[in-house]
Amino acid sequence: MTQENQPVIYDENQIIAERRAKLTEIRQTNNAFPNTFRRDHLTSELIKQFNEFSKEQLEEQPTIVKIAGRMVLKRVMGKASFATIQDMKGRIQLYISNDHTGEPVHAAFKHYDLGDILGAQGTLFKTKTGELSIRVTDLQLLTKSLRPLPEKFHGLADQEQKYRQRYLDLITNEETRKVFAIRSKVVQAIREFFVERDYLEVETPMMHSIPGGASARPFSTHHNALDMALFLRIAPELYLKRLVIGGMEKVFEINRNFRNEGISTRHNPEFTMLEFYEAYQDFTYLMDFTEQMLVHVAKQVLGTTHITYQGKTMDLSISFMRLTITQAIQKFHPDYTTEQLNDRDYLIKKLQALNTHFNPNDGIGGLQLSLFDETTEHLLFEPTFIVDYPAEVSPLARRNDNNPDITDRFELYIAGREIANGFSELNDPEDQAARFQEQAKAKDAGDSEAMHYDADYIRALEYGLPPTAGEGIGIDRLVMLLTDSPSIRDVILFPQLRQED
RNA sequence: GGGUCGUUAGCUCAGCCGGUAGAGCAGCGGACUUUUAAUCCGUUGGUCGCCAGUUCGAUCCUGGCACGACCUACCA
Repeated sequence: MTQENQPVIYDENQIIAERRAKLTEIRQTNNAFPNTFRRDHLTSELIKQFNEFSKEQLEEQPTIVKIAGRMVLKRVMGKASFATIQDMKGRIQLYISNDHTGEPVHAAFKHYDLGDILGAQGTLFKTKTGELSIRVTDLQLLTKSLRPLPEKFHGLADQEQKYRQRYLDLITNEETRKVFAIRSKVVQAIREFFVERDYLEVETPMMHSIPGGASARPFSTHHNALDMALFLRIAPELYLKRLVIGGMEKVFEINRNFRNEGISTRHNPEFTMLEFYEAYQDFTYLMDFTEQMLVHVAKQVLGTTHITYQGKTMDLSISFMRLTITQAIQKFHPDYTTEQLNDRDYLIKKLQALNTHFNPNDGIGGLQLSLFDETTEHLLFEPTFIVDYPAEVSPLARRNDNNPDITDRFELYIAGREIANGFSELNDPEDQAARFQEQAKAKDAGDSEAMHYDADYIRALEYGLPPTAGEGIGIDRLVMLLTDSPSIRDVILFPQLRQED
């Protein structure tokens, strides 16, 4: 904080210097930052309520209103002026004239700048073009804006600045405001969906002493008083299942996960995950449940299940396809024969030829998955559940009753991206202990994303986890889909960026 | 990590095949009592991302660096 009432001289441009001079002048006669003005209406509510009224109706029954907001447009014309005020709901036009405010108020207004926060009182009327406006009788500067806004017509174009100075993006870009309004509604609709179904919303730790629940590298930190290493969580899964063991048979959590990995248009180091668990259900139930939830969310938020994403359309209300990994590969690449896809040597040769990353020690299932990731995942535009994930890459999922090499697990792909991952939970503590041991071995062998052995979780399982189904849904990616956003940064208010300077 | 492109006034952008820069918006001054990105007249404002090199001379050419966007690879 700088000393009060001591204008600080910065090395800054002329526009800021002029605005600062205006502020200094205001300080000399008034409280420059008053907090006594109270509005009684929001702009778009006024328009909703009064736009249907005729010019004459408004004159016959004068309605006095008080609004406040940021001045985003200004048109001065001698003895009368217009200004457009923007608040959280929209915009409305002010008409300021010597006749109604007196000359001094209008004169002061002429020196107000775009970006200033104003409070206005006046009477609703319609201009000769029929625009609902406020004939101002009282006008107050509530907050002086010292920095000029981005160009009023083009707005903020620089992507970096949009992310770094999101407030400017929000002031100038209606689309951005809409995206985050939709994001809020998406989360709201999801909550409703779970609460209606008797789920309990919970919050589990963000700081884990053993990072678990996913295969990813964690951020690490240190607790001074306890002198212990802590990790920002990569997933809440193991804690949520402890709660199911504790008798919370239907739980969900919407919260942040942190993964110390690459940043891209689809990845932010912290991202929002919905995870939910329901006892006495399995993964097939989850697939139906997910379809219903997405339909609910789309209808609540967009009013339709027809989605356009990057120029292509889909309908979320149509039953989603369900394919095994090899079926999906063959659907898009019919030239692969079933024999080839079950031939280790063939798969390894093919993956090498594709120049892709894979683990040559994987079994058939792991190799098939690598081939799927490389050749098919990005082509799954229509919502598709991929099932039959190999046990070796699913250390927390229940084995299939007929084939112990695969698990009762699915991933949901929409628009070429993984949106959800769900499975029947592994509730056999001895099998879980063995899987952790395998993971620990892989970790020792250099796999930085392999899971740790979590003895407390095994102890919890030994008390008995009821048969349970659980799923995670990437909220950011879902919002990308529902807002037609090409980058995850467009749906996160303050995405991770490199440090400035 | 690799590739492509970018960085010029507060903002949106031109421009210069090497002679140190322009427009619109915003600002300032003036005209204008129903404008709609108001209009009209005048006007202020720039270390052309940073550092080297080549050159008589670099915003422009070369090299390096920084930052960013997009694509690509790994992770959701």
